[in-house]
Amino acid sequence: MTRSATTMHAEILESAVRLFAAHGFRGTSLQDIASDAGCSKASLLYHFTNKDAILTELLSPVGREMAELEGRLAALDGEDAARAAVAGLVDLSLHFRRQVKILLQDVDSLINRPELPDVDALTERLVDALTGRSPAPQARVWAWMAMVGIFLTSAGEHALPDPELRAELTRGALRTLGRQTD
Amino acid sequence: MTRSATTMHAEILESAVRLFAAHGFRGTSLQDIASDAGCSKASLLYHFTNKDAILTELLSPVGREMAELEGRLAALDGEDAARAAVAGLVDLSLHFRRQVKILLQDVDSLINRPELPDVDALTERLVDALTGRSPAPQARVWAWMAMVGIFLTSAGEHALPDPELRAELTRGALRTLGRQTD
DNA sequence: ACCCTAGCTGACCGATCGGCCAGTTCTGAC
DNA sequence: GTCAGAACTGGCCGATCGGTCAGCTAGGGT
Repeated sequence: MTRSATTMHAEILESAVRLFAAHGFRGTSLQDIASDAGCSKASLLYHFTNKDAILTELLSPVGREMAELEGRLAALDGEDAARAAVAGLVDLSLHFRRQVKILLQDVDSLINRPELPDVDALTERLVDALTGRSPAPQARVWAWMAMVGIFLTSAGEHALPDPELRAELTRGALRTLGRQTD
Repeated sequence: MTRSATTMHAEILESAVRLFAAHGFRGTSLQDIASDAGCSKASLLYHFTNKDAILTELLSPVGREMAELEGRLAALDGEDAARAAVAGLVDLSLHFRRQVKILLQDVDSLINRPELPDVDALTERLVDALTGRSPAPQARVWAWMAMVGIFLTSAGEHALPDPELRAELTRGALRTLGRQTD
């Protein structure tokens, strides 16, 4: 079956973003994308110059929105800047949910390993403990966010020595959940 | 040079966790680890049965601590459970900072791409906007954590429809930063 | 009916990967 | 000094990767 160039182009991108988000860029082969899109690997490289070009095209709208956000922030300060920053981040993450997930690949594939306990069960137990008797969905969202936020913060670069960071992480996580920080 | 088995074993693990954290599991070859550890690739496979065994051994202490945390939580509830959960997560992330980072590989390599604006500069501008006139290091940690929390929450599974999620993300990010949620 | 071209493909290439194996070197016990 | 075994290595293998190429095919314009 021969489809129009623009149709095939779009279908390849759709397959690529889904597979990249699920298995990561390195974890997805051209053959995987081709099979998912229902064409041959050679046909992929007829529509895109190489594998990297697919990723480039997937990320370019993200880059555009990031650049716009930066421009918007440059013209603001104080409370306006803070609210614009939050709004910009929320919109970015909602508009490009799958693209963002590409950056976090391997989490799904690495997290279920025999040497780790049942991570899903532990997550559920942690969220239960963090939300207490409040089963409100937004409370659960923030319980999960506090969890991953703690992990990501510790993995990143920061200037706080460990004891202070430990205390600050604990304080902030409780504050995120709307609890007392005694 | 021939080293003792336990010494070589430890040096390989040290090289592996550093390289895995920097370039990811798939992005690190046995030759990379061998070069870093100062031995041949064949020597690696003398000390470890295969590449996966290296990762398994790296993650096993994480698994042990996760299992202990789960056991601890099972015996608590209410406010005690919440505080134990936060403390457990903080300790986990601080003790196994590099191991956690393995799960987040590709972030560094994917984040600096020509189609994206200068991500470091944008991050700095966002943190500035979120912390306002407070240059306190813990405020900057939480600004950054709120950012990545937003992204991770959007990338994960959740039950809230988009408009509610958008509002809740904005509210929670501001709360994390200790600001009014009007 | 003819043809030209966009769309597509199977077969193949070089590079790199994880892993294997025969054989060499080192070292401590005797 | 001898020697057995632990430690180590160069070279090789099959599989898989991204990418190339010559050629096939469908279909709209004339």
